[in-house]
Amino acid sequence: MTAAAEVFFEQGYAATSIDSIIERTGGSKRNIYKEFGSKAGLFIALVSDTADEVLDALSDDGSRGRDLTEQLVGYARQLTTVYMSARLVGLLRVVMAEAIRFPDLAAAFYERGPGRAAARLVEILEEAKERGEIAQGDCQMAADQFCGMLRDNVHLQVVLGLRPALTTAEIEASATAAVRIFLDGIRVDASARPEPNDQ
Amino acid sequence: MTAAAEVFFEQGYAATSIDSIIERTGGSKRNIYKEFGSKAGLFIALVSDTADEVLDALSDDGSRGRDLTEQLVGYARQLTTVYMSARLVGLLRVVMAEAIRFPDLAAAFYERGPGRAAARLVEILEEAKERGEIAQGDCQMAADQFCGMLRDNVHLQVVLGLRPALTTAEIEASATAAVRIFLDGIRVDASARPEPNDQ
DNA sequence: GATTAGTGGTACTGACTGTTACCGTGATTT
DNA sequence: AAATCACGGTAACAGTCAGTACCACTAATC
Repeated sequence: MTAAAEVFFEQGYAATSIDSIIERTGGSKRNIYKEFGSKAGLFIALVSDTADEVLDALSDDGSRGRDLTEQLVGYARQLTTVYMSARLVGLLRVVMAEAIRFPDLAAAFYERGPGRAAARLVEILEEAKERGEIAQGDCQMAADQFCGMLRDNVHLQVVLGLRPALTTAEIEASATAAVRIFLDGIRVDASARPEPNDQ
Repeated sequence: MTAAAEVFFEQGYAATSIDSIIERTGGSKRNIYKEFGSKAGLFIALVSDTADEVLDALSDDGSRGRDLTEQLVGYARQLTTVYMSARLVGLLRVVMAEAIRFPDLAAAFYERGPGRAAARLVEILEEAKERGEIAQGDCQMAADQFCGMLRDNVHLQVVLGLRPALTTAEIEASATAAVRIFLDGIRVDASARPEPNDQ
């Protein structure tokens, strides 16, 4: 149940008691232990399920656009939306916190989530590179850094609970700005400055 | 003592017992409670001290370079070095995990750390904008996203314990690549493609 | 040398928690 | 209708832990 996962996400693994989960979800200890075996098993199952559910939304899309800009904006829009969702914020918090105690969980989370998303982006970039649209260079590193742009300081503030998640309009603005920088940079080349583009 | 902070960073707040801290640091409960009052007080003091210590290294530098590229590379190099340090990785983990329980700590961490670093970067960008070197646009957003590039997927893997921290050489490569993308983008402009630059 | 202050260590208490066992109830099956 | 099963709720057990109190020792002060 997703409600059980919320308790772990809010309070953390160690601070969450089985009783507090039952308070929120109903059911009995008997069946929790029958199905999951232990608190750790319950935690792993809940995190894995949530991760599957949330992260599968990452690997659907991104390539629907016609040209590279549209592809990347679509990709950034979707990735940012997922990163801003309450589910993923909680997941990120708890997986980071318990990465040492549950290394397998951390690895599974990364591979199914950010890793797979970056791999998809690498494909997009490799194709663009073959078409000659982007410069030669390390596509993996560029993809990783682009993903980082989407987990920017604003996202960090959301994860730290310092500000509410971005609205769709804000996500759109952030995604287009990120793609713009990623593709063209912010520098005004002195040799080719046709007009100051302010959009 | 920095050793006490390590215990919190490794195990998390709830999973760390006062006894386990004393095991590592020596001393007695008596004096811990005399000085810090409670476990939460100890935690806040340790995290605050560590944050001050580590994050002050963020706001020193960055503007030593002569031109914008050098400034940004220096900034990125230093920020990435700090972000990759074991101290900051542990700090990040525990602050994220306990952001709900200790919101003041999360706010203080952000403002003294990523917030201040981004503010410094905004200054650099605003100056460059006045000089006409970079395009008109939201410098705050650009700075936030640039900081995100430095907390890229590789950094996430480090935080999740999936790979060791970057070496200085790798940091250098990552920093220069990030600045290159940030300033000029990865696109090869079809109208001005003198030669494919592969470096 | 005696006294006092401060420290490390240990024991204790009360509360909490993971885990197991037990009891009562309602539904399903034969 | 009887019996079996599945489930929720409660209790019990064992271990841990925050926080307090106490004891022994050392060092400094008078």
